[in-house]
Amino acid sequence: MGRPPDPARREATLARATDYVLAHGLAGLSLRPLAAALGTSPRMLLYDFGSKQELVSAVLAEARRRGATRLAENLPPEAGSPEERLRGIWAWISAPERAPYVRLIFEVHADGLARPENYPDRAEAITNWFDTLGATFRDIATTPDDTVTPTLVMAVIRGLLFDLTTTGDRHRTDRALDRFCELLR
Amino acid sequence: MGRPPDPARREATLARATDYVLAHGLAGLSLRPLAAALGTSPRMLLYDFGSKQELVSAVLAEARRRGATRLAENLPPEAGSPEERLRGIWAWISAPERAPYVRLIFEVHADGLARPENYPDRAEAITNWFDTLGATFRDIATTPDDTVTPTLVMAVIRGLLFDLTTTGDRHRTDRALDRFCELLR
DNA sequence: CTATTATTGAAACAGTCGTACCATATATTG
DNA sequence: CAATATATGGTACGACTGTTTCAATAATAG
Repeated sequence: MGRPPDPARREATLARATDYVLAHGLAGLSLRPLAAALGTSPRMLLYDFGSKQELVSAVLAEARRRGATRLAENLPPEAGSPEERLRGIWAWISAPERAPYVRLIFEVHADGLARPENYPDRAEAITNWFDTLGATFRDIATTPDDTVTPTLVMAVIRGLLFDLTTTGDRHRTDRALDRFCELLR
Repeated sequence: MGRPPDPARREATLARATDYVLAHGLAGLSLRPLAAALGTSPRMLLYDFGSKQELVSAVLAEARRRGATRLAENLPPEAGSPEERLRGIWAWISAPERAPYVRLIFEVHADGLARPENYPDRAEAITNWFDTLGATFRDIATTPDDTVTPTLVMAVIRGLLFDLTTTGDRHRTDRALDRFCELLR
């Protein structure tokens, strides 16, 4: 007896809260403006998520989920040479449409350096990428369980993203990726 | 006539505030705890620096100055092969003693993505590194004004620092740098 | 209907934040 | 000494924070 719970509301709120965080960033996130933008109240956010920290965790998990889905959609591992695949990854991740995700990645990383206790599984996100990239670049790996090649590829991508988001110099960063591709041959 | 100003106080405060920021990070920086740790008061911090934002700018400038000095001290550009120099840079910047600086770099970068208006010269920091690294790797540059090689080298270093600070896996990141050195030959 | 459970609004609490105001102390010059 | 400029302490303001408390509403079951 009694009124039945509505689990769909929490999910809908989570989806729209993730949109909001991607648009506005994590740094200055505050419950009242978030609730106002979502047409709800801080009261309801806490009712559904328990605390701000848990809400943030849920949002980050959702953002990760979305990113992984988009990546999987746009990167069929069987297409073309390793070089073409690397260029494809770079073109995709460095596109302006991915800027909100890229910013969130760097924001979470920086926040994790300041407050590691909030990110008990921060190494896991890296490991997940390796599984994907390890498979994508299996043919240039030196051994079947080579983690060094994906580490280097990821480092180049993240380092160039750092540069691009700081300087906005797309031409120079694109050419640096060209240079890396040449080295890989 | 009148009591003479004491410019040394501001400098001493700036030096110790920089120590504090390097130790505690930029993210949650607050005037009251900072002043307490420095044995002064928020009142005096604002008296000397005008506003928190100006204090932060001064601290970041000081931290940059220190980093540049340390880098110049530890990296004579004339020593050894390019590969040895790259390994030297990596060994130096990835050492645990540099962790506060590395964290600050990533914190400032992330903050700049969220609030670009606070960092009118954010591209400049990158450019400065290029002057240093461009000189350090002049012999592997393709042309005298080659900016692509330093861009790639810096990207690898920053990308591996991102990885190392997230996973703490020094062995894997070290080996990824080895791999990059092989590619450069 | 009543009982029960979920949902939601309004307000307040306890704290932090950067900063401004006002008075006072201190050190110097004439 | 008085006059003057710098250096400080104390305090409070207004805005914000996450969270809690209290009450009211809504929807279902019996």
